[in-house]
Amino acid sequence: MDLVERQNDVVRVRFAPSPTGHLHVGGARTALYNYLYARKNSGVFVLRIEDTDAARSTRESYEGILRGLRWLGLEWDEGPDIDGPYGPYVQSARSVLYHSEADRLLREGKAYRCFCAAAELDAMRAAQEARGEAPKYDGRCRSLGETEIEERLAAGVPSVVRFAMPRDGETRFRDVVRGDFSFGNAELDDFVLIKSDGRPTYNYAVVVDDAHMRISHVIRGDDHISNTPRQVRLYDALGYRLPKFAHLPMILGADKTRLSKRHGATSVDAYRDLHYLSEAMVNYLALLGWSFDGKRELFSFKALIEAFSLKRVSSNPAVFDIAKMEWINAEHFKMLPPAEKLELVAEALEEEGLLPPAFEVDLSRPVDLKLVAGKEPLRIDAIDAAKKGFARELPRLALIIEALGNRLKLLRDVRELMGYFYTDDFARDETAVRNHLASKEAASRLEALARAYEDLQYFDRPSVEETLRALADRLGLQSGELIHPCRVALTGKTVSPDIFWVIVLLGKAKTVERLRAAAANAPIPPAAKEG
RNA sequence: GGCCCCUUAGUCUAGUGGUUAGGACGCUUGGUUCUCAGCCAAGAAUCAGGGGUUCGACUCCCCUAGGGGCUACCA
Repeated sequence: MDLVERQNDVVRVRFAPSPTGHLHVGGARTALYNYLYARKNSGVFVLRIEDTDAARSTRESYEGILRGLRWLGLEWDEGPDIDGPYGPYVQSARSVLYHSEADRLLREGKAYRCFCAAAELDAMRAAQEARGEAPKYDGRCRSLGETEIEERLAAGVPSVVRFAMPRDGETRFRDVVRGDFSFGNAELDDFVLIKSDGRPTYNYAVVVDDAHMRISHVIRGDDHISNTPRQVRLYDALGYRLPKFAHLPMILGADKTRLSKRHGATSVDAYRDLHYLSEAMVNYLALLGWSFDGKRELFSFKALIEAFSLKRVSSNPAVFDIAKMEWINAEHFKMLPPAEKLELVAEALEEEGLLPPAFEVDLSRPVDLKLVAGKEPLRIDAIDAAKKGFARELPRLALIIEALGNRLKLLRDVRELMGYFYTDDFARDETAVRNHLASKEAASRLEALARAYEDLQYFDRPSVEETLRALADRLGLQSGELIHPCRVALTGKTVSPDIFWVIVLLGKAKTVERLRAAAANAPIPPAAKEG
């Protein structure tokens, strides 16, 4: 069969998941490429649910897949919940079509009824394998006589409809990303079209639906390459025009085997729950098998649509690399508008139970609001009404985020990175406590610092810094010798943002309280537990 | 077993007969600094192996190896 050019037609692509599990990254990547191709070419993106496997299809899976696609921003134009001219978009609702088309094939002698029982088929395959032959249906029911068929049907013998595959010749097709293919028809057997329960098989339903839904480009995983010749024969037998095919390379795990649960999180839901940005996930997924020019890697969703092309899809399988995805996520996070970042962080903190804060800090006078200068003004009032409960905290949170700067790359790290701003029950690094706080000197220095801060009238950054440096001077210390224990006392860690901002944002009362507490607990006996 | 696909650093990739084989993540080192992150600079690391074709192969052909897929009344 020849490739039929259809360049005058509208681009119509589809993502056709079977609702038998969560939306995994491979499926999401396939959906994404379809979506990008459609948007790039002013086409239509169709979502079709392939639920012909009654035993494995579930409602939860169906809903989860839709949720995942929406989260990623892959909105479909026609689908189970958005009617279009070629619906319905759920296969279980299209059985009349599958049967009428099968009847047509039966009438034309391009398909036939097969009454072979499962046991008979098993025996046949076993015999073939014993003889060293490739196991495939031998077509024994193909020559059944008219009356014999009628008799068995009347007797209620279960049957399936099989495709009458040409015995010789070859089937060719062209793939947009891999070029030309040619399969010998002798390799293909008379596969089942309609199962004995009346449902269509995948290879059959996919062709009938793609044709009837006017799909112009079939973009899917390359695990379907071997199925394609069967489908091409079906298109031919049914008299449909052939769509263009584009087979995408598989996504593998670190050990180069097909990505699966044992490689860690494989569902889109899992990454959403881990607080990855959907736009970052989309960006990373796009790069798994496609490249723009080998140089540019950071794309907004919009830029991706503009840049995407099937021509630049790679043909080799890609290993899913979480480290690279985290980098992309960090880059996207950096570029987020402040107000959006504020909202996302607030959400994450809320989920962690850190908002509203366990203690309040009065920043009305002492804080230099110029800290956030240079950016567009934060429209805190625009933030979700649900967060009004801690609206008072939002200005301080904005400053904390600003102080954290690039240290905050992943939303899931909020507790680790800013927990001490919100609760006294923050994690203490035992080693740090031992190294920086467990000594008489540390105790007296921290007590001195606490006293100095207590007397400070304006608790703003310049005063706070000047006070500490002056004290270090007076004690004959490098300022670092005061800063390090101070940092551990206030945050429980040896790493934090600029210490003076930490002090200011913690507020005078909290700072003094923690410095005193640290001084009182030091020196800690060697075997002591953390605070 | 049969048929099919894939093979550039640890990973994602650029490359389309003549390049010092480019970029990115990660990694290492140095600089900035109160730590870390960031930023800046530098660095290590790649054409699976073997045959051809050619004046010349990462690029073309063949074989081998490795990985993957299909071979269901799963999709």
